[in-house]
Amino acid sequence: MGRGKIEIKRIENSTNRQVTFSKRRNGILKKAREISVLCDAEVGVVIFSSAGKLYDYCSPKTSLSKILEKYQTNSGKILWDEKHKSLSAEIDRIKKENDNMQIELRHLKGEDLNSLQPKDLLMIEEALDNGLTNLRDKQMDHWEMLARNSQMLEEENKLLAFKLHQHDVELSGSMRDLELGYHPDRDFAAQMPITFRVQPSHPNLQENN
Amino acid sequence: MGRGKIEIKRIENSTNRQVTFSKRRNGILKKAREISVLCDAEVGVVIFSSAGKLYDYCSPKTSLSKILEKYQTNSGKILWDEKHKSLSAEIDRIKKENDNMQIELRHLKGEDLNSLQPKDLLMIEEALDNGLTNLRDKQMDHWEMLARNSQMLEEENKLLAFKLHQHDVELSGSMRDLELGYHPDRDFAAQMPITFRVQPSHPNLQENN
DNA sequence: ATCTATTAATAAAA
DNA sequence: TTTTTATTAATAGAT
Repeated sequence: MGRGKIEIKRIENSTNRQVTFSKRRNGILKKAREISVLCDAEVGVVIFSSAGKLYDYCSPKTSLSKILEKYQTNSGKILWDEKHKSLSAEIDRIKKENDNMQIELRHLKGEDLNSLQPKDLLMIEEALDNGLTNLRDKQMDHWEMLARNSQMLEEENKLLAFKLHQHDVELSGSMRDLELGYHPDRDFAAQMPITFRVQPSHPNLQENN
Repeated sequence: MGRGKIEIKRIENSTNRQVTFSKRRNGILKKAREISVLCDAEVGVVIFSSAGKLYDYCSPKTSLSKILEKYQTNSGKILWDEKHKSLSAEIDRIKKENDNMQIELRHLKGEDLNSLQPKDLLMIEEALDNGLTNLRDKQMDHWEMLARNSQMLEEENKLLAFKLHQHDVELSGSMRDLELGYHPDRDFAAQMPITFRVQPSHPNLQENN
C-alpha cells in the first residue's frame, strides 16, 4: 500500500524510518480506536519511537492500569516483576530490622531472656545501667532547672510583693502627707509586713535526688 | 476497505462484531509487529474482546514489564496495581513502626532525652528498673543452675573416680587372687586414695550474687 | 475459513 | 511535519 511494496525489515534511511513511523503509528492508534468502538473491545497500546518518544492509546471507560490488572489475572504473567521484587525485598529488609529491634526492646525490658547466655545478659545489664545513668543525669538536669526556675520565681515574687507594698505605702503616705507632711527617706523594708517575706515553696527540692 | 464503507460505531450484530473483531485484531497485531521491525520501535498492545478474551503483542527484545516501566517514567502516570499499593502501604506502616521502636530504644539507652517531660522520664526509668529487676532474676537463675550443674558434675566425677579406682582394685585384686586368694567383702572406700576425693572446683560459686 | 470487491493505509515525492 | 497520489494492504460482506 504505497507507491511500491516494501519488505518488512528495519528501514535503514533514518528520515524514511521516521516518516514511516509517524504514519504507521497514527495508523495503529486509529485502528485501536476503531476496534474498541466497533467491537466493544478494551485496548491498550503503548509505542516508543526509536528516539524514545512515547505514544499511547487506551480505550474509553477504562485505563491502562485496569487493562493491565486484567492482563495479569488473565494471563498469569506478572508485570511489574522488578518493581514487585524490589518492594518485597524492601519489606523483608525492614521487617528483619523490625524483628531485631523488637527483640532488643524485649531484652531491655527483661523479657524473653531464657535463650540468652550469661555474656549476653551482662551486655544487656550494661546497656540498662548506662541508660539509667544517662536518664538520671537528665532528670537531675530537669530538677536543677526546675529548682533554679522556682527560686527565680520566688525572688521575683518577693520583689513584686515588695514593690506592691511600697506602692501602698506611698499611696497612704501621700494621703498622710496631706495631713502630716512628706518624709522621702523612710525605711521601706521595715515597713514591709511579715506576710510578704516569701518562703521557698519547696525548700527540700534539691535533696530528692 | 471492504465491500462497503462502514461507520465507526458499535456493530450491533453480534456475529458481525465478532468477525470484525477477529479480522481487525489480527490487523492491529500485524501492524504492531511491522512498525516495531520497520521503525525500530518498542510496542506493546493488549486487547480484550468484549467476551473478555485476551490478545497481546510485545515487540521483541523487550517485555511488557519493561515497556510499562518506561511508560511510567516517561509519562509520570502511575500504573501500579492494587498489589503494589498494598505493598507500598505496608512499607509505610512498617517504617513507622520501625521509627517508633528506634525512638523507644534510644530512650531506653538514655539517648535523645532532651525533648521529654519529667513524666516521660519517670516512665522510662520505671521500664529500665523493671528490666534490670527481670534481668537480675534471670542472671540469678543462671548462676543457680550453673552451681547446681557443677555440683552434680562433681558428684558424678567423684562417683566415676571411685568406680575407676574400684575397678583398678578389682583388677589388682584378681591378680593378687591368683597368688593369695579372693576376698569379696573388702572395704573399697577405705582403699580409695586421697587424690580421688574430689573437691568442688568453684566452692564460692553461689556467693557471687 | 476463504474469497473478492472495495475502501483504507501508506510509500515516495514534494 | 503534512499533503499528495499511486499503489498496496486491509477488510466487509458473501460464501
